[in-house]
Amino acid sequence: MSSCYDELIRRNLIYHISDEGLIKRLNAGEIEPITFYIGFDPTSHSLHVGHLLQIMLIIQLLKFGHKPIVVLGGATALIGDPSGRATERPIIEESQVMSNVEKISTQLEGILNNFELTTDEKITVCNNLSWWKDMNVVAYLRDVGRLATVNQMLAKESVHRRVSEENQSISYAEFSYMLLQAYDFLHLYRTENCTLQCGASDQWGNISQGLDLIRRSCGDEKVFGLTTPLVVKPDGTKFGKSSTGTVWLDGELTRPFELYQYFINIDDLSVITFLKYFTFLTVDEIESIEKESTTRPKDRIAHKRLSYEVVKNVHGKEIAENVQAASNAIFGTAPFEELSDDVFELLMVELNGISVNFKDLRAREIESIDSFLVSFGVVKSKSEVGRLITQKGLMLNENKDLSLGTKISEIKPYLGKYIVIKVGKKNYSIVKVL
RNA sequence: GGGUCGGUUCCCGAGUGGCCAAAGGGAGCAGUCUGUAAAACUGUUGGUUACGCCUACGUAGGUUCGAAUCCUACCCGGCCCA
Repeated sequence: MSSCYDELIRRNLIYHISDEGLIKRLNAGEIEPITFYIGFDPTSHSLHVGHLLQIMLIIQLLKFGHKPIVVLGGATALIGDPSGRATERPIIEESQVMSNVEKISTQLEGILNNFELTTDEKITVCNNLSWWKDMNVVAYLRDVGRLATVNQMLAKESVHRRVSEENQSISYAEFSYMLLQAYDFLHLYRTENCTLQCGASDQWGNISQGLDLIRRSCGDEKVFGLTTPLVVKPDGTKFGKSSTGTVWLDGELTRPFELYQYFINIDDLSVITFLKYFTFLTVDEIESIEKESTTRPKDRIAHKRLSYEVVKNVHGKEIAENVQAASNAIFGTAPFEELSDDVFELLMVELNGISVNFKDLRAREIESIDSFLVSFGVVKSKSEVGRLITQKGLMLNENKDLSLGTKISEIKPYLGKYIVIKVGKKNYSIVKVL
């Protein structure tokens, strides 16, 4: 097994570290574990795939014996991080932030449960509001404010742009953000002996501010920062955005099936990188998958594995297996008749399944497939149904031998109740016979 | 305001009394190929009770056995003149 640092390097999880001394510390996890923290801003009600990299980093470090603290920025989200933003953040209601904190911590717990951690491998989750709520302004200015210079704060990238460019400005609140985050680090250093802060590369400014603050306040040189690279896609599109919007880790906002589809459609150039980022396959395993993929690209081994692993990490093994089975049936060659009831029910959700009973269809005189498909909006017109049939573009439960008069009840349902309708190459609908 | 050219199906655009549900291209949809990619090739593209019938060529009328096509009025757009 490689050392912690080497492992992180091989997985390309490190963009920058504050000090070479960190390498030795990282590698000594078994003997002298580092307590480290990563913050998540509860600015929305769910984490998204972009946060997944940080979560993976937490688990990686944890596996090497280090001790993670996750800080939910219940206080800082009220202020707004100016990092990487050209304009002032919209203000979020306090009640909203609190509810976000609740949701995200539940979500994190759920995700962390999927990693089958041992009892020793504990992750502390806290809300920085717990130490900010009793902080008073005078104490803050004396304890924190005196130790930071405005000169240096103005030099930070995120602030500088907002101050120097015309028609731009930064509020005092956002300007102070970096000190709040710096103090978070200081507080955790004092109370938990936390000596490392990790974050995405855009957090560098905030992290280094924290290092400075601790050094000035406590004179300790043995505190560190580590940033992860920004996840990019070579085609220039933003990672974590699909055609329907942000790819969330909350299964209600982005269903596991969609999450699976997002990763399986990742471009070829990113797939190996992402396997390293987002799975716990060893680098050797990943390299052998890469080789196999190059020899047999059409099997899409790497993509399938990546998608499966991500869904498994986020939603658990059972859901991952069902989602994979559903995807293999719809997009691959796996036969529908072998699918389980659970998977069919999943498809009912994914494909906007239609529940019907034959009596009702008879009463409404829509028993023939053409009337049926049109009245449920699957196909626009009966003429089109006819066209599809002659072009062999319509398939009901693997049956293409249809005519306009074919009755839906003539199709033998899977498991006695499901009829899968395929229009063209990949437009599926599903009917459940009640 | 005067003149003039035009308004055609999802888009562009041909059609100037019947052979017109309307050429051609784009786009879409199918099929083959394929990797849930790209390209390529083939077919197809108003609706219907599938025979026929109905609805569609800016709008409303008219001529005609028959109108996208001719006539009248109107609406809209381009260009030219004032």
